[in-house]
Amino acid sequence: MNERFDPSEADGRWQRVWDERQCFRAEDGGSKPRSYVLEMFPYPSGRIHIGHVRNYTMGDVLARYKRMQGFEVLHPMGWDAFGMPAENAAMEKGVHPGGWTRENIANMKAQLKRLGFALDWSRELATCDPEYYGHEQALFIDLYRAGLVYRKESAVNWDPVDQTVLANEQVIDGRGWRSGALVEKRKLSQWFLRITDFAEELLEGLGALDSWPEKVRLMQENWIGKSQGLRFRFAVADPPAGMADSFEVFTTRPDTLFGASFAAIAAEHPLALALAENDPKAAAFIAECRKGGTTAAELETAEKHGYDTGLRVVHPLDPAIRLPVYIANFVLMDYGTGAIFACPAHDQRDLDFARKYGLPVRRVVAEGDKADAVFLGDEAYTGPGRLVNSGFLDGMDVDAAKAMVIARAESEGWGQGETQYRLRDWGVSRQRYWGTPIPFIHCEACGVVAVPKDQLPVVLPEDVDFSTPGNPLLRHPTWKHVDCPGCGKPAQRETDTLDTFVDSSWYFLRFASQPADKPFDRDEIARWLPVEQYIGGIEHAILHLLYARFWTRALKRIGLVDVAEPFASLFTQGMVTHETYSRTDPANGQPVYFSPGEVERGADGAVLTADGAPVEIGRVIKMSKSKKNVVDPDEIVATYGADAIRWFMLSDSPPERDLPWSEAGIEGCGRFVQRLWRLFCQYDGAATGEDKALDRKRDQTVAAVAEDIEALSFNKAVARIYELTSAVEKAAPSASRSQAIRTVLLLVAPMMPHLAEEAWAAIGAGDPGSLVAEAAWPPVDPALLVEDEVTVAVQVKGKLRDTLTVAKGIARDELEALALASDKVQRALDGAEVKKVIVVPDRLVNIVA
RNA sequence: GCGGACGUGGCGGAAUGGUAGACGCAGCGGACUUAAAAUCCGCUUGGGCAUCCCAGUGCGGGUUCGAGUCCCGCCGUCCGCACCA
Repeated sequence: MNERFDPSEADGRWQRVWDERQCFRAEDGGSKPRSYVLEMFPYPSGRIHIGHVRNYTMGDVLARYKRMQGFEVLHPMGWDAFGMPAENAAMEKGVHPGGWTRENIANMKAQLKRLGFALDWSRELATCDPEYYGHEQALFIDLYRAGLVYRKESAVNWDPVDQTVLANEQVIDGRGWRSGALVEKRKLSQWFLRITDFAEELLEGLGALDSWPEKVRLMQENWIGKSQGLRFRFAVADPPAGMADSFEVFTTRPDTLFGASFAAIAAEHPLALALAENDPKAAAFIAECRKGGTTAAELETAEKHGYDTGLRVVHPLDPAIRLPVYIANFVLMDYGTGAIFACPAHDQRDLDFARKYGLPVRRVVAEGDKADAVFLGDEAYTGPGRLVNSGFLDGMDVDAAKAMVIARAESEGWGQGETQYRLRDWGVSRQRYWGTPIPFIHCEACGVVAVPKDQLPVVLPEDVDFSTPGNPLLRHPTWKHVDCPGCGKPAQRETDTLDTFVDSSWYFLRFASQPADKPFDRDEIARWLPVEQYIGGIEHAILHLLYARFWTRALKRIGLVDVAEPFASLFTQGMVTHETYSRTDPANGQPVYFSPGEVERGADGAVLTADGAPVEIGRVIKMSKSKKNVVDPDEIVATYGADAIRWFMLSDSPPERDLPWSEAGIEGCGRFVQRLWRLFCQYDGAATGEDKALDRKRDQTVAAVAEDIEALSFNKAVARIYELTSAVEKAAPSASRSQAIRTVLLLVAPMMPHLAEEAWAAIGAGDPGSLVAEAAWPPVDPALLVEDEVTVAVQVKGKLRDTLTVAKGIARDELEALALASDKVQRALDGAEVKKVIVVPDRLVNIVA
């Protein structure tokens, strides 16, 4: 037997064995209980990132553990292969997005294989394959027929120089990332999915997802943003000829109606557009509002601007009150009715606006005993309180006043209570090439016509030109020209493609079932879904996870699946971080970054290898290419082996938190791999003799590690394995010790599968020719889990003074007597009178003097 | 702006309201070696430096026999915001 474990030789050998024996292929038939373990599939950017390694290692440990526990495990992998980076590569390097993507997939697949993940590669899919996106097009048509897809006008970021639509990411400080031109909002007719139809059930469904992180559920709840309020109609006083004589507003604070100081409408509001026709200043203001991008952060942090239309509306509760109507940039056309009434005293945005334009600010909710009608300061009061300065509402609390105003509006017929959601319908149109073509045809006679299903997939053309900005599908000479499937006359294909979030909204279904003639088989889906454990980054907490939940529910509504929630349990992992190394460039004061490979790190500083002079060690932040604080998983695998990097990914940091990468850490993991190898080599199947304490430690560890893995608390499982390893190393030879060595091997098998296989074969701990990959999780003797002695803490006035080792289950008064008899306790008491003794059996005695 | 989280030694972290710092990394001392690496043993929150005591979980209050843990108010850091994936 070798003295060292050589991963560079052994890793690949075992990976081939697993492949040849198809160890990780999920069988659709069979009687075993099923477990579907899924990690979010990667975008094929070119190289596996260390964050992927962390994500897939966690899933792999769980999948291998479940297999050891006797489950039929589905653990698939695929590629979220559409998206902008491929088009950027096409523009920058002149390569084809498809070729670039497929090459990346080949490279990344090889990288994943080198990490030894227990994946069922027979189910691999890439969303850019026509076999995949063709089925997606069919599903999209099904949803269209069910009324869940529609078209409407919506704003996009428009680059006026490049004449192209920009993603939010491509807008830097309000300018196009390539042209540098100031970005504008532009309206386009686009495709939408009716997710708002599902707002209530998506919200309610969260309640049953008790294995999801609380924070994710809360974020989704806030995103859906259910609120109860009042929709009511403002009558315009003396409306100009040809102008609407009223408009609707929605408010969640009808209680503050007497504090109204103005009304405001969005720049895109029909009334605003109508006014602009005869009012050049209004038109100019609306044009001004069109400048800038479409992100929420940008809209809400922009300075508030308004334009007084000169119109006045009548206060619904007191016709004597007239309120000015502004067009305001902070009112969103997408939420509510696109128009508001403003109560500055109790809404911060309204207050900012009112102070800027010198509008009245009237308090209507008392803040403690502050009840003056004149509201001072620049901070709105949004807390609870009694209504004041509000006529018939005076004295009520906020909730009662809300109900009262709604009841009055309904009885008088000028408004009604309404439930409103912040959630907006999902715009899925993208004016780009590298995505799923939207399977529709525009015909002058027939209108919008779905492509007949027997003509799917609508395949992307290969011959496209990226030499100029804009959508290559739109300017392709022939692709869009087709005959209308309805009337046969010349018509045009839709040239928008689908948001890549659509691709990732159903891939987990296709993994479970892959018939050629339809997207999936309903019964096969029922056998595997829901995913038992889904693992991915917290950055997907809202969008991807909400879209996937919506898509699954939509498919259920149209009768294609039986499951409503796709992911029974969700885990969101933290990022992998690394310190940064930099120097300040004297020419411009900007930092120049160096990669870890260019730097030598000492205990109290770091120097650049090239010149030996120090570099500044920066904060530990998320790995990113621009900061050069990245490490390449391939290099780590080449140096330390797959098991060392896997072990590092699981050690120390709790999986939901950030994991700081360090050279010292990975070296320590490499050393531990060898330490285990030496221990495994000491296995002696012929050893005799019992070691009761070690047996106990062994079974306690097995039970605890199982619990930790199931809770995904890998860092705790790792710590326990270290403890058991130390205990076994120190123990004298015995049958118990050999058994414990074999147990350690099985415990680390999901985490370090290559080492475990190599040792399993070398020491003959299992049947000849058997694999750890097919071994069972070690059994536990429940009798050994219970300790017969416990250590009890003895406190005097809450401070620890002594500890006692006593038989488990000792009587309260006996324990109390032992505690009082302690010298240390008596010294601490120093003759003081004992007033009270608190006894927590088997844990603690606290003596209060 | 809105929403969400996090804060414990030199570092990552552990701790059903009940012995704070398990376990790992780094560091220090020792053994082995011609030497180094590897390995093994020991120490390692701060202070008085003593098998004893005091202080200590971002800051300030509170609840409790007892608070890292619960409550209130701050401070700091990070993440998401609908066309990045």
